Amino acid sequence: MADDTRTRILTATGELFRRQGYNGTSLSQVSTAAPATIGSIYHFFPGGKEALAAAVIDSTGSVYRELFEAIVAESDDVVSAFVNFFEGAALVLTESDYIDPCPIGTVAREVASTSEPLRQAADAVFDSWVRSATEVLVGAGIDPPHAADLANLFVAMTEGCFVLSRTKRSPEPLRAAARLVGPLIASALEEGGARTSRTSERGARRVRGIR
Amino acid sequence: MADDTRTRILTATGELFRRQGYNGTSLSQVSTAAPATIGSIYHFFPGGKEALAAAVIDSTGSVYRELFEAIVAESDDVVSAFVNFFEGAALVLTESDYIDPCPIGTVAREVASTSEPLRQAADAVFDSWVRSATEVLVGAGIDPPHAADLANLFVAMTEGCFVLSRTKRSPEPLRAAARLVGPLIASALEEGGARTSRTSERGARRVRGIR
DNA sequence: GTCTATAATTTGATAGAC
DNA sequence: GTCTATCAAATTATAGAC
Repeated sequence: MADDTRTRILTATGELFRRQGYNGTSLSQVSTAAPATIGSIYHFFPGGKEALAAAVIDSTGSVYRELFEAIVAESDDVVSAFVNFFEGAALVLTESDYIDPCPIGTVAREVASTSEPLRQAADAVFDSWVRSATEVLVGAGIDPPHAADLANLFVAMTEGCFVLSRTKRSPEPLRAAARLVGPLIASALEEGGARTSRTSERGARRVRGIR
Repeated sequence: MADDTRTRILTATGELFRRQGYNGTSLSQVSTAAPATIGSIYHFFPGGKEALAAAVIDSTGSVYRELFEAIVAESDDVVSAFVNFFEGAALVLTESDYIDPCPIGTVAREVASTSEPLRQAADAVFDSWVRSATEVLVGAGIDPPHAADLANLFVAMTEGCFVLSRTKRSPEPLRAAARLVGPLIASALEEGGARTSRTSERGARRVRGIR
């Protein structure tokens, strides 16, 4: 199941998007990288390149939301969860020779003005990430409007640090984010009058249940 | 001078990059948008599309660094300078129908793995932005290592919010950043033991002098 | 489901007249 | 400096045999 043709096409396309973006990736590259013939690509994605990209955005978006929620579930408290996220991202980026960790941000920026279906697919993914982070922060005691702002900032920081770290070929921007995000969340917890900064057991169970 | 052929080509290319990125923009589109013939493009940029993109990155990078420094010079204090920056960006984005405000972030992500000259050009621009913001923050009394982290975060927030706001077709992500950046800088000023949060006169003059 | 062949168009780039 | 004509190669997409 893990390497049926459709999955191979999706995986190969995601990796090519991470290196070259949407317009920089051709279907012939996907065909050789998968590997799969052009005919197979159109068999599984009759909508062509645009439909393939939409499927890549959807599946990558789910994987990364689950990754974030797994980190939250495994962390001792909310503050260290966010710190762990950025430190983990810094590690992944270095080990992958600075291939972009997220194909969605690149593709979104490329096509937001030229492909409404892809823009909406990327929008739905970012929204699901913001909602997931908001839930975690609200569950820790931060009041909803402030939590939503912080969740928005969290996703923006992530995407922005990917741009900087990838361009610089250095994990430093992500490390700087890791250093700053802890105090930022911690002070929000104090203002919110949270009784404790630890992730509630109920919240952790809910998060685990999603996987 | 403002509309000589070379400048027209640079401006048109920058706008096309903002809508479609690097790989999504063809030289024939540049030719009709400038307007200028293909021959003229290769006359001014013998290195072809890649050299043209490098020139766009350089000039756009300077313009935006000067814009940031102008906002700093015109703001009453450092905190409101950063708030004003994000609120201004939110306004610009809405008025431009969510065309990406920054062609550099898009192009950098597209080509960081495939064009070393363009990756380096984008890297130099981001570095100049981080250095400029660091100077401002240090000038306000924040100790240099913390100021460098905050400057890094500032540029990452900007790029990340551009991705989100453009994809969502809403100024909200930039507005959320505007709401959070004030307290963030303010608390750094307190920790740094700054005597005042106002931009020092010396700092403001230095910033003006750069233009 | 997989494969080859191919259609129709566009791409970046060059040559050379003016 | 500007323009037209043109090259070779690559692009998305389709048709149809197996």
